[in-house]
Amino acid sequence: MKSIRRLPDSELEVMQALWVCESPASRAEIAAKMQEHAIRAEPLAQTTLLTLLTRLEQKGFVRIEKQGRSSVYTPLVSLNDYRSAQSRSFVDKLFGGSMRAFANALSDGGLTEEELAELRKLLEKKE
Amino acid sequence: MKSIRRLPDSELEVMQALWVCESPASRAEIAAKMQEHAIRAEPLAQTTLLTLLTRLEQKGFVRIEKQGRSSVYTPLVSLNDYRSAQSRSFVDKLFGGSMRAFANALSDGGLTEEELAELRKLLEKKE
DNA sequence: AACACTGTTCTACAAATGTAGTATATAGAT
DNA sequence: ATCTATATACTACATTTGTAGAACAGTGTT
Repeated sequence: MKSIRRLPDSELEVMQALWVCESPASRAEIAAKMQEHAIRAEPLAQTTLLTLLTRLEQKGFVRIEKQGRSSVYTPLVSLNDYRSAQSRSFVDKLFGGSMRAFANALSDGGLTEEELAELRKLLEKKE
Repeated sequence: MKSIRRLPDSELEVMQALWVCESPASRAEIAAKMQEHAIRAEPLAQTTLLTLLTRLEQKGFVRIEKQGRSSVYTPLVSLNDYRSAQSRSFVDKLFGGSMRAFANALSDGGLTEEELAELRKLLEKKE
């Protein structure tokens, strides 16, 4: 699992929307998904969204292809890969890789009792 | 568990060092811990460290007290609280609070098999 | 051919972050 | 009283992030 840079919040929000679109997606479709998932009160200006997509392209997270007058956008990093890589660097950065410290943080306030029980069950099932 | 803002990397590094110092700690002690844990190749300039400590004070993470000619620094947010709060917002932001997605990310590349087994065991023990 | 739409690219700018030099204050030495 | 070493505060500046207006281009319409 290669390491994947952490995206700033606003760029991550765009990726989250892109990940739940059919690929490739138009700017409008991405904007619609962002609305749908109501990630923020005020939606981004269209130009802001395009700016973020351009930055994501520069960072290698998105491919932009001209399609006549408009463009379509394809994620180059998958949701699962991003999640796994970020999980990895999260436990490394914040817990120095210590599973004990990580488990403590999760159970000691990080998650609710119910979430914790569910997580336990899910991890066990993976054996 | 109140939410605690995520610190930028460089400020977090300072907190990590401060957390393993006796409280209150001097700038020199903090610098020494940073060296010890060799968080980075080139150590920060002394003035940079002080700038970061000032920013941390403004954010409410550190108390600075004059002690004669120099100052001493005390963390106002504990390591455990920070870890728990960040874990919470991590699963919220990246997994929408879904334990299933979180468990998948951990087992599917986020952690090694050994780490995963250890984490399982630790979480079970908490029952 | 000129116009109105619609979608994109450029430019802009404030705030946050990463990093450090310069100025200032003070305790101790002479 | 002065000098020096040292510690902090102030200032500075490049880069990244958050956000969007202005300028520009292509398409369909009249």
